[in-house]
Amino acid sequence: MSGFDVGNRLKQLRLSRELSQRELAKRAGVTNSTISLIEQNSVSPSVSSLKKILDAMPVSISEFFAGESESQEQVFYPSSELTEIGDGTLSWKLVGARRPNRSMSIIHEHYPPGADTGEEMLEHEGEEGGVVIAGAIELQVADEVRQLQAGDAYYFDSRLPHRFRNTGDSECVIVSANTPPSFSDGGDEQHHV
Amino acid sequence: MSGFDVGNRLKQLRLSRELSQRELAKRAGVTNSTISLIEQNSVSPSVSSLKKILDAMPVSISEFFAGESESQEQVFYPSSELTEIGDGTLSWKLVGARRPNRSMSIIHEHYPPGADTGEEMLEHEGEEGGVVIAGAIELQVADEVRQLQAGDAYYFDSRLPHRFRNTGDSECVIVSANTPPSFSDGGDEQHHV
DNA sequence: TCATGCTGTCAAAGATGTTCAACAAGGGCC
DNA sequence: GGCCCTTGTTGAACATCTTTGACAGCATGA
Repeated sequence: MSGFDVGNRLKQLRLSRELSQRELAKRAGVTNSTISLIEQNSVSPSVSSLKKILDAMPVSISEFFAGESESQEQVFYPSSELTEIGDGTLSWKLVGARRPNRSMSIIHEHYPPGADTGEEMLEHEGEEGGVVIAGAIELQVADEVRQLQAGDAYYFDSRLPHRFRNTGDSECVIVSANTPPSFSDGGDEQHHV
Repeated sequence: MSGFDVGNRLKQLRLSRELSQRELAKRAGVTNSTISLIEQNSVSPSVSSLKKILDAMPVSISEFFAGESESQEQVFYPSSELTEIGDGTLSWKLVGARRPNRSMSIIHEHYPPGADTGEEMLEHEGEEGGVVIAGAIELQVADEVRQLQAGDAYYFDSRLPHRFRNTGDSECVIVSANTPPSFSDGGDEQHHV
């Protein structure tokens, strides 16, 4: 039901750090029994306990739950197999779109002169970052606006309102990554960026 | 102590979906009281309860714990402010290195002819993907080897053994992303890729 | 062989999380 | 006003998680 094996995941992380249950327990401020029971999946730990334990390794909770699913996935993507999402002007090529199990989406973005993600600022869950490869782009995040050239980069919390705009007169190329993936679900085509 | 406000995070997600405590509880198979108490941080829910609740929205647990920390972070990175990690031959420019709170690291990689991540295959936690910008690279993942050209891309589970090698005679440029970040901690300089 | 120190497991007692059922506050409507 | 429906909160009972303290297994070394 849970779909995620908390016990084995914890054990694997603990062993990879060569810690005993008692040693980890001591660092985490819990008892060895707690760790034993959790590793056997005899109990479902409280978030606070789990956090204490992970902090002692240290492993972030989100890291702990990353890899929430497993399967044979495509690894290599010839440019012809990238999934293109365009709205007439700008073009986004997704590396392995519609794969909900991934923790990131990677996008090869092409903004022709004048391209703009829109006056209404984008806001959504997650984080995103990227590197400008060619041309230049005007990026606004919250109330800060900057002009980024080839070689420059950015990284921000996607909950901050943001907007991309090519105000120059040559195409701008960016490679970006988002987590969690914005375009992974086959359903709606919301223009998260 | 916890450093992460489970209650408010849950409330925020619930409200953004315009669900009442009772409605969410019903879908999740728990009671409204549970949700009320969690949102007030009166209790630290068990992982199983939290998972039931998140599944009902739906939100993955890793998504839930993604912005695990908040603070004013640098957004814009002029190329001069990228952190370069090199070993003489290959060069990796990190976008905002040493920021443990991030869920991804983004790297502008330059492989001169002959550059190689080494005969001993790389293996580590997480996922990684990228796009080849210029030149060509030989990428091996598990027992599959491919030659990727400019415009091609890749994505794989970093636990699979992997190796990058520039077998051509021109520099290869890649923009890649990793999650969780491989180079975020100020401590050791392990060559995760 | 016996002692020592480590490992992981487990039963019972104690602490914490969850449910049930009741309650007050607010809005809409007659 | 009165009624009805919704909302979120809370006390007491119940279920679950955590600790305490013990145990067996397996090394190392006297």
